[in-house]
Amino acid sequence: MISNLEKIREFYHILFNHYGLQNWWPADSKFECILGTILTQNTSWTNAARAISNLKSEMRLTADNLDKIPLDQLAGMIRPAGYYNQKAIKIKHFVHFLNENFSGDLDIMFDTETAELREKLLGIKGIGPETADSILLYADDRTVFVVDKYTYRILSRHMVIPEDSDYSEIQETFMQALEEDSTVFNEYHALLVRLGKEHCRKKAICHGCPLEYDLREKNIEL
DNA sequence: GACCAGGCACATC
DNA sequence: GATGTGCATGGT
Repeated sequence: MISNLEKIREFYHILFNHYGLQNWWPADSKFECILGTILTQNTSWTNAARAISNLKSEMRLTADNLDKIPLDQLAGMIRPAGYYNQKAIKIKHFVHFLNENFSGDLDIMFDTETAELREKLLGIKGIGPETADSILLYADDRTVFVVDKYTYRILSRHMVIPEDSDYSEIQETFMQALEEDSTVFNEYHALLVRLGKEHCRKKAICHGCPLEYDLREKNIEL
């Protein structure tokens, strides 16, 4: 019987060996990455990517351009991402935040210490814990572990975390288990999403899940 | 046609 | 503080 923290380390190696590098986040710039974190909220990446593609075909992705574009026009362009009216407002909120606090300059924003910046991001309407942490990790390589629905579902189904764990509890568990390495945090979250899509959907039983298979092979008790 | 996707804010009890 | 609901397109 191995400890939960050891299981978390073991899972990473199994997933990495099984799926290989995921190379997140697919974006040409930090700004694009941040827009992606908002657009993919509760939405498949392919739909979020369509919205980004629409934006990029109409304008250069800058805080200034997104500040100036009318709200309804912005909403129209990001339509494929779903929740487009809400997401257009969220993007406006982020852009105003960036302009007001950091002169519209991401380099200045990312000059802020991690915990302080996280709090500031969480103060923006439309940016919750997962989006804030995704921005910190995927746009600026901060060692912040991103937790999402798949993380919860996979780890609770494998009985690594209690059913009633909340976001910060899960995050702390991962950060205790792992070395502070943003490359690992980046890959691990991406690997969990990959596994989740293929083997840990909401209702589907995890048939053929590489975690279970490999752990049984290794005689590690789940 | 039902179910789901790389969440979040807000109302109500 | 827990629980429920609206937001919305597009793939399976």
